[in-house]
Amino acid sequence: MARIKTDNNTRKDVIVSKAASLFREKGFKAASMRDLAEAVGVEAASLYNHIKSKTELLHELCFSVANRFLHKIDEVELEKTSSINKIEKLLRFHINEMINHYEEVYVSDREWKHLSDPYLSNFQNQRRIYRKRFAAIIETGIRNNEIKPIDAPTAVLIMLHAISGIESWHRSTQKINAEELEENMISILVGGLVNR
Amino acid sequence: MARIKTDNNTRKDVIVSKAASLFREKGFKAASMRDLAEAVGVEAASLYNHIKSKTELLHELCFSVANRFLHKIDEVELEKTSSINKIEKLLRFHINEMINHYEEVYVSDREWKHLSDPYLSNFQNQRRIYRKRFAAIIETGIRNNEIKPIDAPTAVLIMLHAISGIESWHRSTQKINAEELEENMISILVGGLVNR
DNA sequence: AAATATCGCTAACATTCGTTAGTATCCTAT
DNA sequence: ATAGGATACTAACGAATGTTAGCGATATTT
Repeated sequence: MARIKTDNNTRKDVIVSKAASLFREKGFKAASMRDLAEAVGVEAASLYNHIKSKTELLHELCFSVANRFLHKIDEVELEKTSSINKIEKLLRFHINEMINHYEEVYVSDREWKHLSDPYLSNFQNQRRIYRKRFAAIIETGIRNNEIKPIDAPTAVLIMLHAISGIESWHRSTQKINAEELEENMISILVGGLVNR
Repeated sequence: MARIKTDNNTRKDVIVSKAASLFREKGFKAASMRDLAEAVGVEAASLYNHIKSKTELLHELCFSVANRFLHKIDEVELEKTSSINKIEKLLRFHINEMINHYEEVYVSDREWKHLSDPYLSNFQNQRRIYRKRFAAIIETGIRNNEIKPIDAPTAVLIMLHAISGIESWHRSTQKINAEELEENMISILVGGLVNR
């Protein structure tokens, strides 16, 4: 009888983590609980000793990621620094999250559609609010002439989606290293905003 | 008995088009043939008088989109103009495709994973080649000092993913108009590349 | 008007899915 | 050593899925 290996984590955490990897690879709907069980090294029914449902796995992933970003923007908003600097900090956080917690972040980004209410509405709300706060920082930057006059919500779209492109970096065979990736992205994205 | 309405299109085209809309909304796996049948106004089994399989629908969508982009880059590569101008032309094409053929382009972008070989490898190859050709234009621009020294594949990632953010524009309630969207995106993306 | 090909329907199929019930096994604390 | 809780197993369920077969209705051609 094959027990789930647990190194300082709960068995549930092991399952959630494997789920992230599987949902990223196949998509939430295409990944079956039997797939997940095999990845964990156990029979499908055994998973239910640790989790309530397949959807619960998605909840956990989506909201843990969303909360990390919300905490970060809480922190950044309070800083006494230029708008451009705040944006750069947020972008660097996004980039590093995408580099270091690839699978969770990716799943949260692409698979949230499969949440069901009330989680779905909740998630969408958090997302909307986050983007508005991000846009507000950009708008302040425009008023200060740090940033060229552009539509702030559009700029937010571009930034966030551009960063999700790191997905392709992960899957590519000839990767530049992570630091270079970060600097290149910052150079292009921040360079596209600044007034000169 | 409710026949499929066909205004100058084949019935198959009607089905493919509704499939695009449905796959975009729910994702390929989550969209069922019964859903599609309902959208078309017919019973599920009747669809099979016009198509071979659910996957065939995905093939058609993915490759018709991919071919449009390949034709465009064929055309742009031959032009006698600056690299920056070529890139701007490609970006504008991407943006307009994403605005005007939203659902097909989106599905091709997000759901190609569910293709099966040999279609899958084929699609991945086309995609890889397209991105290399795009990167080659950027690299020429860097050598000419039109574009600042950056990693070209990373720049391609950013551009393409940024444009896929138009998805959020479509779903948003307060849309700026399409022309403004295009100009804002060009301003930020091209602005992030140029040497000054 | 008759003949033929096209199209849509009902019914059903084999599979796969998420999940539950019930039981055996393992680990831990007394 | 043993009791009790945690964990895994086998078996099975009902529902949903893609797809096929066979038949009737409709449009098109002769």
